[in-house]
Amino acid sequence: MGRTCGRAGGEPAVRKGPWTLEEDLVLVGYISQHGEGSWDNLARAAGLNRNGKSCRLRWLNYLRPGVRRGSITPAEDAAIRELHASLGNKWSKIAEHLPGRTDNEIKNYWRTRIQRRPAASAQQQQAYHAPATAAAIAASEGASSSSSASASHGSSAAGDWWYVEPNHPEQGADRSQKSVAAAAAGVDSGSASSALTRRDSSATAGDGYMKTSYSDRYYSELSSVAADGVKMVDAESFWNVVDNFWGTLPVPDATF
DNA sequence: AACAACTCCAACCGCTATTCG
DNA sequence: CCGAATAGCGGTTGGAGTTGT
Repeated sequence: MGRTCGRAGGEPAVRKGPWTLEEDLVLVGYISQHGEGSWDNLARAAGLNRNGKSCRLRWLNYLRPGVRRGSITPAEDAAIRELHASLGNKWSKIAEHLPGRTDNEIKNYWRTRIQRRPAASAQQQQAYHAPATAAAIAASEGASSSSSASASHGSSAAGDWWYVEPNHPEQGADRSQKSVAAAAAGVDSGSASSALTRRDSSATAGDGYMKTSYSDRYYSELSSVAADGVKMVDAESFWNVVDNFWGTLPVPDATF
């Protein structure tokens, strides 16, 4: 698949678009062994038919250990508002105050949730007094500790790369993401999408979620990666594959 | 059930800032 | 100091998924 790169003669066009699981693994594997370095060189050396920018973006926003996936919590929402009021559209600066969140994620959140629907979000904000600092956010979320996925990744502290946590109940049904539930119901990857439409009462929100836009694709690609033919995997199976992969790598030099 | 409209977000694009020779 | 290369940032978009009719 995307790794047809760097062949002599007839240099293929640089790949664009969504990253595949294989590309992710190649990138993670390479960085774990060699560190980040120059992105253009890294892309070439890793054998990824991607430009350096694309690799950097993918790593920083999604693959880098510690990246936090899942819904923005009310505490984070309040912090974003407060920080945006003082910093403006300095997304990277705002992101510095929100551990594990990326500028891209915050930017998207601001544009789609706050800017577009200020009233609703303002109401939500009222229920949570703005902590506005990383420490305050951590404190406010502390006990319930929804920030780390149940499927954590040991020493790499990779967080929940592809899984969106179900556990921000205070936010209500933010979005109907629900594939792990379907996995539990025995739905395979091929039919997952249609089986998970809104009116499928057997797969309603509220239990295990996964980001839907990626879940099916990853599941299907994962099925070709997993030795035992896992298809529609649950979180545990998914992490088994990832952990096995990490287990094949040497201890990284880079400071993750 | 089918379709249209809407929502969300991953990824790209273009520009600026920084680093390096 | 200058120019090229690289990294970083913010804006924008395409497409998948969700919701409403």
